Amino acid sequence: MVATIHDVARVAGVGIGTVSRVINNNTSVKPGTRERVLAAINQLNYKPNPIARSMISKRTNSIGVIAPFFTRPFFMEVLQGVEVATASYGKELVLYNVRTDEQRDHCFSDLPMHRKVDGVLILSLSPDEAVAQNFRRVGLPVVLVDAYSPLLTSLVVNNKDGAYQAIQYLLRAGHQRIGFINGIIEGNFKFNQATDRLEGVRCALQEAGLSLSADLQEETAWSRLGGREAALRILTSAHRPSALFVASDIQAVGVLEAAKSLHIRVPEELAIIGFDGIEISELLGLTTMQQPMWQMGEQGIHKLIELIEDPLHAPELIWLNTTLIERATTSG
Amino acid sequence: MVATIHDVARVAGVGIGTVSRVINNNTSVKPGTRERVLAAINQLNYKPNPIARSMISKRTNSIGVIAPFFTRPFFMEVLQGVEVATASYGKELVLYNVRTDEQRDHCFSDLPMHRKVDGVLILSLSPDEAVAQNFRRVGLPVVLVDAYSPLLTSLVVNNKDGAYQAIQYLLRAGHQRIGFINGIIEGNFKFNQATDRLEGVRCALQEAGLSLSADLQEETAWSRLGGREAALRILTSAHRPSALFVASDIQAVGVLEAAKSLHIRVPEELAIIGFDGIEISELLGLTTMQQPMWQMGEQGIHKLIELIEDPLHAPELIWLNTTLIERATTSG
DNA sequence: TTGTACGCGTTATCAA
DNA sequence: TTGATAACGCGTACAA
Repeated sequence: MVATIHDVARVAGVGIGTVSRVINNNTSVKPGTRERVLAAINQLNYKPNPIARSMISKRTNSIGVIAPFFTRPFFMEVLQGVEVATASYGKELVLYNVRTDEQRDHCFSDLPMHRKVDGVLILSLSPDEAVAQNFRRVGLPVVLVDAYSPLLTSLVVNNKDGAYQAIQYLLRAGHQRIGFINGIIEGNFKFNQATDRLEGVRCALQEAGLSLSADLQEETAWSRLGGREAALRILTSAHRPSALFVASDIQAVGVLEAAKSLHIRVPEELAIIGFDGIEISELLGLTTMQQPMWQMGEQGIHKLIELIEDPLHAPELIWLNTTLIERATTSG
Repeated sequence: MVATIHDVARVAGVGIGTVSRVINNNTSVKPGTRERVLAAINQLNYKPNPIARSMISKRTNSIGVIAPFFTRPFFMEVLQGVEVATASYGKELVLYNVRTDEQRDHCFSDLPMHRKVDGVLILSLSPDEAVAQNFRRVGLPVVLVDAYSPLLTSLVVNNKDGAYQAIQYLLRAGHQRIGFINGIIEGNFKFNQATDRLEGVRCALQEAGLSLSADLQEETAWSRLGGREAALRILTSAHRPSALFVASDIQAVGVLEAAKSLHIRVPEELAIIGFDGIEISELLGLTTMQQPMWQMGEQGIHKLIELIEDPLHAPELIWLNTTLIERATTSG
């Protein structure tokens, strides 16, 4: 069997209170007895039972990450930052992947009840007001990354500005006919990636005296297939664009495939800009609007730890910016 | 505050024992009282405290995954299978990423002590005999995936055969001068990916009356850069090969880059076969020896659950096979 | 400075 | 069928 605090106390010839004090190097313990206790701990290879500990302390020393489809490249890259930061605090990482609304609601309602985790990082999922309220009510620290709630600390990327900059770049390169492939607009939250990117596109075009005509615009699944199909429609229309801005790199990969199958040369006949900056974009030489994914994860955890230390801290709204990475699918 | 079993008992006018019986629908409880208890549970929105539960039951309802650099594409794809299977059993997933030998040893020695997880899945890391012995001694269920120990249930891929098949394929396509870029051989375990793949290569060449000369062989980092540098050396040698077999897709991506920079046409002047079958290989049209990654994760969890149900079950050795996926970097 | 006793929220045992 | 009570392993007042 594995040693308990009682065994240590017995071997060291002290009370369990003293052992506990040594472990948590709390208040003063006479050097001599401390030595004896330490020796006993070593001899028995004693490790405090974390379960029993959290029973008292209400701390689990682990943090939870809720993400939809965390296996998508975007989340994976955020997760890297999350993992490194979490490990740096010596905390464990519990993954909650949600693939359905039901799983999401389950997470949102059950997790706060009994602390299996000390705090939660939520990726790309904006809880509604009731849920956010509940998090605050029970005092569970929560940080939103790539999502927004007025009641919770949120790290958001300036999607509108990112899209705006991408279009401006294309305009400056002389493009007049610019298409836009967006992802599906889900939910009706204030912070919505697709809506914001669309707004940025509209804004930039409008400033240039242009507008986004229906035949140059598609809203499709956030996937390679979605991107390919949308691109096939746009690129086979009567008067095809000379440039496409695509709301995600994954979709942009599909666009590249479509262009190839239609024998449209990139970037000579078609410039392409993606969004996200996932690893694949580099391999394919895709020009993209890069999100600071690693930083989103890392900073999210830092904020979460702050919140765990000080649960009453007021929610913050933190904006992060995107950066255009010029590669082979645009000609500068 | 959040309700406890005592609150429920009080509201329902019964003892806590009865409430516990209702929760675990154990033995007979009179329908009438069961109703009352259920009503109280509902009214108070009571959920049993998982921490207190595992205090008694010694079960945490969560499983741990130990992986080196889990953000590498290979692990990510295994992790997808792991995640789905874990969720299907209603268990939580705790991630232990190890980047250093120190972290690995820490995991191996601490995790077994006090069950923060009911079982552990270890990816691509072969614990030595003492560690494996210790896992068994304390009765912690462990499954190895892409790793091997005679003392632990192991799911291993037939690396030797995979490499053998790849070379055979190239030989059948008429290649006489075949190069091999391997990954670094780490550790000195019985199951070693790099060693086994090298052996498969040697075996196939030998059967064809050929051998692997030094100028056609490189051992380099499991990375894009490693692959690129190795390829540059091999492809600029006096008598360059007409085909390259590469021990991982990641490295093969580097090989593609090298070929491009040297203006060597693929597959006309150089055939390339990778290993792994990660998503990028599909995007780049890379012919590769596909590992059943998803299945490795999924089946690993199934085996682990079996072991958790029956901890004394003898260790099994399960072989998985690879499949050649023909794409654009070979010409059939 | 140190030991004892109590409580954390459950499950399990044992009378009743 | 049910209720009281003893664990589970630890932290911590409180008393010594």
